[in-house]
Amino acid sequence: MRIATWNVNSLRVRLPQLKEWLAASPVDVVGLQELKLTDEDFPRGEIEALGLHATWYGQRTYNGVAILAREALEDVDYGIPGFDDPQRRVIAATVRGVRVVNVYVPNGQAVGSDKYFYKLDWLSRLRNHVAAALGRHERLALVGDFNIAPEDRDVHDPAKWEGSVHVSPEERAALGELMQAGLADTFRLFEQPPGTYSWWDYRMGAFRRNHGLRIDLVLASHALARRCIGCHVDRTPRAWERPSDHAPVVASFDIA
DNA sequence: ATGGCTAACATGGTTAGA
Repeated sequence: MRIATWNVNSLRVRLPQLKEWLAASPVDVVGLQELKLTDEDFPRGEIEALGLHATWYGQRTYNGVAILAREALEDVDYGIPGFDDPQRRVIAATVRGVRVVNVYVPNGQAVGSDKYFYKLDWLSRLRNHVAAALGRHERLALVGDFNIAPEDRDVHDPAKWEGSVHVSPEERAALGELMQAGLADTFRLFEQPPGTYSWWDYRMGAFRRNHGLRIDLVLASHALARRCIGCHVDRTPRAWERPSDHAPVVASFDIA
């Protein structure tokens, strides 16, 4: 079973690339972030024409998340229960017995800003929600755009980024709390090429120079992580014309 | 010292991303 995550940065713009990528890289489940469209505008027909099931939670202009899967999606949840967040950033569903929680973590803008404190509060609420979900689901995958580079080796130039949003100690601690609820970073279960990132700025030829961050993750509950047989970043679509600034990340699991 | 690019909304210039 292959579980993927991809921040598409506008599903309207990226739908042709999503189709092309899925045709070349069939996955069982993919969590999408930054749809940037309303629920009415979700391209349901085109997704279903690919033979995929889908559930989505969108809004105008910003944010928006979806889960696509080859098999039926069960027990869909929208948002974080008990958190009346106007920003649509979380969607969850069960596919073939695996609980998939797909998130678009707030950017945080700048350390100390209102958006930064919203990000930290948001992560704390996510942590409580995921801890509860882990109690109900032995096999759980938490996937998405976390907007946090877990370690310095996930940053192309750690000295330049030190203390900035995406790498600040508070953000990394919040991610650590999330992991301590019972999750493993599937990417780090395997030997990986140094300098593997999942996001590159559109500016300054950042992709060409591999100036990136690894901020898109597939986290797995320990029971699921034990079945993980690989995880990689697929840089291919980032090199296409008019790309998303994020690349998809795919984890493979040896489960029936 | 800061922008560089892209997308949405709107239709010129702002907001936001990371």
